[in-house]
Amino acid sequence: MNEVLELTRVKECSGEYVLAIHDTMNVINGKWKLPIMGSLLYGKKRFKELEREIPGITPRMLSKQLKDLELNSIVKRTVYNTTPVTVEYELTPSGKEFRSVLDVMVEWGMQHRKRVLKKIR
Amino acid sequence: MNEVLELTRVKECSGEYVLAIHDTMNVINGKWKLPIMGSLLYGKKRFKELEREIPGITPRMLSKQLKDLELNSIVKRTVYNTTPVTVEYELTPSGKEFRSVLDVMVEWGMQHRKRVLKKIR
DNA sequence: TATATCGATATACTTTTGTATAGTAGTTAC
DNA sequence: GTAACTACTATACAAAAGTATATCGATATA
Repeated sequence: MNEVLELTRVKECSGEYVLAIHDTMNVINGKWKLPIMGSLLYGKKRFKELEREIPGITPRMLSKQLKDLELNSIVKRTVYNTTPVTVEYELTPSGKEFRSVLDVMVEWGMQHRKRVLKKIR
Repeated sequence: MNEVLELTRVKECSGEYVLAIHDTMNVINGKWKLPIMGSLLYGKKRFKELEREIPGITPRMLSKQLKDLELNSIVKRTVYNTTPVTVEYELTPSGKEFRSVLDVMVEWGMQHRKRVLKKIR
């Protein structure tokens, strides 16, 4: 096989990978995105519900991060014209699928913890 | 089944999960840890090699992040008493295992990108 | 009339993270 | 002797992220 072509393919491939990882990082960066997504995994939530469920978050941060998540198509915001307005946040299909990432993060985190504790004892 | 006990178990469980995710986040936070780990996936590297391979990183950041990764048992630092000293960095078993997290991050990132593009077109 | 709720936004501030630039001690090559 | 390489460290600064606190208009409740 042509080695130059092969190298090009590898480079393109790793380029795509880097992009994909970058996208994923963008979704989870900062202190509050994962707690918000974690809370929304259990169903739709309103602003104040999220504020109450996520200890320590300020409305400013909640608002900011929700906007960010909406921009990245992770969260869908729906406004109902009740009085006063009701606003509901829910995960998009992409947001729900993110669970698979969380799952391996949990698995790796627990394995890592085990390995580190083994060495210390 | 006792509902109170069940609730306790669920809470403990989700507590462990949150801890594990927190640990995982600690490994990848900041701008440079993933590029460093990515570079080390292909084998041991010396300080200057990493500096050359990771575009834009300053020696200060490289040094800092390597120390962080070493503290978290992701990277192992070995000093050889040659003249001048040679220092080699490599991934620990935990560090190598982190590939599984990267893999789903890549997969999710690519799927997410597809879903988003579909909507725009 | 007073107070509380909802879904935020405004302003000011602190902390964390990252950048820019220079310098160190020891060694090797020209 | 001077320039370059290795593996860093020091200092100063800029930018990003997060916190604290107050406020908004509209409505519902006591």
